[in-house]
Amino acid sequence: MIRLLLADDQALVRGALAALLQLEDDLEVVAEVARGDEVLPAVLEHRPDVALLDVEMPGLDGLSAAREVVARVPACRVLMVTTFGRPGYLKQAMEAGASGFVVKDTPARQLADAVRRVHSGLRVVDPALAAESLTQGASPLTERETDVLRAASDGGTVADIARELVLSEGTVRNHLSNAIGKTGARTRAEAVRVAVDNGWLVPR
Amino acid sequence: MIRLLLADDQALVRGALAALLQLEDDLEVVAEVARGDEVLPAVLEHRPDVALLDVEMPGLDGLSAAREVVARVPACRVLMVTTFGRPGYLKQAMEAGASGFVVKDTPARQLADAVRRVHSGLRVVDPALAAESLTQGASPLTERETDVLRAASDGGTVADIARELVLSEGTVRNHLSNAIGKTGARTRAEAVRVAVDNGWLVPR
DNA sequence: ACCTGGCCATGACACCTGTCACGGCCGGGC
DNA sequence: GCCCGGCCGTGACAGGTGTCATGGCCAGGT
Repeated sequence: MIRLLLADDQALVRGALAALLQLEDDLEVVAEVARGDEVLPAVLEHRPDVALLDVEMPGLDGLSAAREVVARVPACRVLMVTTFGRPGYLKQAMEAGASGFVVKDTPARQLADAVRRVHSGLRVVDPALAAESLTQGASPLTERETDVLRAASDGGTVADIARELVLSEGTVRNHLSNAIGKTGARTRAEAVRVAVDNGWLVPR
Repeated sequence: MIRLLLADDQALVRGALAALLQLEDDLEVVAEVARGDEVLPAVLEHRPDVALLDVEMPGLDGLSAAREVVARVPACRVLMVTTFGRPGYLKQAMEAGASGFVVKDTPARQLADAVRRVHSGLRVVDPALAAESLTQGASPLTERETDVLRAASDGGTVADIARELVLSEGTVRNHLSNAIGKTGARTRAEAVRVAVDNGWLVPR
């Protein structure tokens, strides 16, 4: 019997996934949580064999939650189940120690198989996404450029960003300019869009 | 036996919802589609009693798909099931002729109830969202302002927008300025964010 | 017929942005 | 040690952006 934990902020999806997985004879959902910061406590309490984590969650994003789980409870495998197939997410998830990565528009029946493979120690990765991730590679943005672009993503002015990150306005403009150049964009908004689409930037 | 159609672009979610609803004795999923433009053909072919539609779908958005179904197959009730609780979506959904509107983070067990209520001719609306929708009201943006803001949402420059909508650059700037004023924003990017959050703008 | 309000356009102006050149600081690798 | 590359800052400049005033056109309501 494989014990599962489900983490997804949408109660309907969470419940539906539970219903889907309960249909399998060898799977058992032992815990459900709605927030990223509830994952580790729930894992510690219920000791599941596999944790299915969404990337986008309130409180704490799924990637950070995965890191926590891998560090504190190595016996629990982590399978990321995400809405968006951003190439960068895959890389970050693997670096975080996740054992698998599936997109939410993969066929439903494959999920149970993925869970079993992960539980048996194998790694599960969406093939199409893996290919894209290899060609696409990692983020070209430096850490600071990412910070600045992230701060710019809610539409604030340069002065706002400078205040938020405690930087000079000139520096902010430079980082933005670099980010714009590296993303091939012509506007900061375009740069944000490109970075988010590639998974170099976690939205919000 | 209530016959259901499911429309959601994420196969995993779609399959999971199907599993969840099949558990009910009086519900039967007769069709599943992944795209908005597949909804009407499937409805015509399978004649479901209730259609569950996601708002965000490729091909055709859920609201337009709802309009199609209501116009062509009045016997089929429409229940919108969406990820985001944007107040504006509710209003648009009701104007499109939908019989219900539930958010994906409502408890899973309520979905079957909502389906039954809708099937019996009642209207189902998320209470919290209804309240917000009433206070929030409709979009303050004119049609043209919405168009321009929408065109601006992918980060293009004023010249790009003018070319795309075949307008003068000055006119574009005026519409943008108006939209910025009405949304209480200080940047076009901020205005886009506000408009999207309130459901005045359909993303992408 | 009149007025209102949305849409389109022009022109002008202050301000913000994106870019470039330049310099300084620091940690890591040959 | 030296050089490289990321990080931070300054200053300056062309061009884009947001705002305002002004005016014409047209549909709908009184």
